[in-house]
Amino acid sequence: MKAPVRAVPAAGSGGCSAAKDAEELCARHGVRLTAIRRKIFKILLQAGAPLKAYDIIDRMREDGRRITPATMYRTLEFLLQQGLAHRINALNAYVPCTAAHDSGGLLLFVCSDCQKASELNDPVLYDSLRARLGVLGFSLDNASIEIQGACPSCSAGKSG
Amino acid sequence: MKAPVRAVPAAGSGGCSAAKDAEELCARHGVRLTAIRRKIFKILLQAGAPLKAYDIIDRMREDGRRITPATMYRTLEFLLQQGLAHRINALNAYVPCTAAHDSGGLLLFVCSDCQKASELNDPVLYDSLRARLGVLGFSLDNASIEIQGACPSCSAGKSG
DNA sequence: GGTGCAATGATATATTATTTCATTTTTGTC
DNA sequence: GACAAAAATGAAATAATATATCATTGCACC
Repeated sequence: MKAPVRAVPAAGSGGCSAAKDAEELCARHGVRLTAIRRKIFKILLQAGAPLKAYDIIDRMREDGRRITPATMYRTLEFLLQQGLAHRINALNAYVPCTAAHDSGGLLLFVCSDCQKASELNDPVLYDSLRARLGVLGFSLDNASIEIQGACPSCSAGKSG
Repeated sequence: MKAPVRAVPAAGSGGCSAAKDAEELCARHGVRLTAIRRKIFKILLQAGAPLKAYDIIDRMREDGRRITPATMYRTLEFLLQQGLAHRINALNAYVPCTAAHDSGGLLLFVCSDCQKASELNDPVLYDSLRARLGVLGFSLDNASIEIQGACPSCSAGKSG
């Protein structure tokens, strides 16, 4: 089985290929990855955990770049639309996208213990879900799924 | 197959057994279903759609009962804890609980079209989800799952 | 009917997010 | 390069959602 799970985001991965991928993706989409957008995406990548909008604003300021909430939310909206980031509804927080979504849709696992998010890219899981939901009449196209529970680390700490 | 899906909440179901059940449940739990709590629960039942906290405050006022946000959120917290209501993170809204959760956990389907929520109580779905997540190392005990997609009505309107 | 605790009231404030209009920056054209 | 158009950002105000704190009321039990 290929590894279907990648922590979101990988801590300290700021210099990794994701940044480069973002450049390419924006080029393909014909949209601009401006300095602010690039910086916010990088902050998300380096954070190692979901970040709240105003936390990102703080980190920007620490980095010498002062932006208003409006700009922050506009930028997050941009990143969401380009598929470069995801919003975690359970936390009002944001993570960079790290998966390819082969499986057809977004599946985010949020740990109730450590509050970290994992983006699952697991066709087996997604397909079985879609199949069963289909039986019940629900359709899952472009859907997003958010699951709260215990991540592998926290799960191990508790039961094993 | 027994009907695994119940709309949350059933429109106009204010006088149904849910209210009575709530009384019994609170008695069992040794907690008080006060006038305010009863009324808010009833408003949720009658709404026919997820309600936001401040919307409930408005409906209370229309009914001649003026409460503050603090009381509203305290009451919602109470209803959530007793399992009488659920919070929909995607909408910042609340629905009454209408399922028994035989399946072991909460699974809410939120329609991206009509914004209505359906509480799915489907062991097949839940078990397959839990099984596959277990393989990946994630644990689902007491978990909540929130899925966004198209509900049967809206799904039919679009594709069929 | 008094004591103690749970529930609510009241007030303030924190947190999250959007609206509106002005200004700056970038892009495309000449 | 100069210009116009479009996109992005700045700035200010405010809306929407949620919590903290302390006072008061109401209910349960003795």
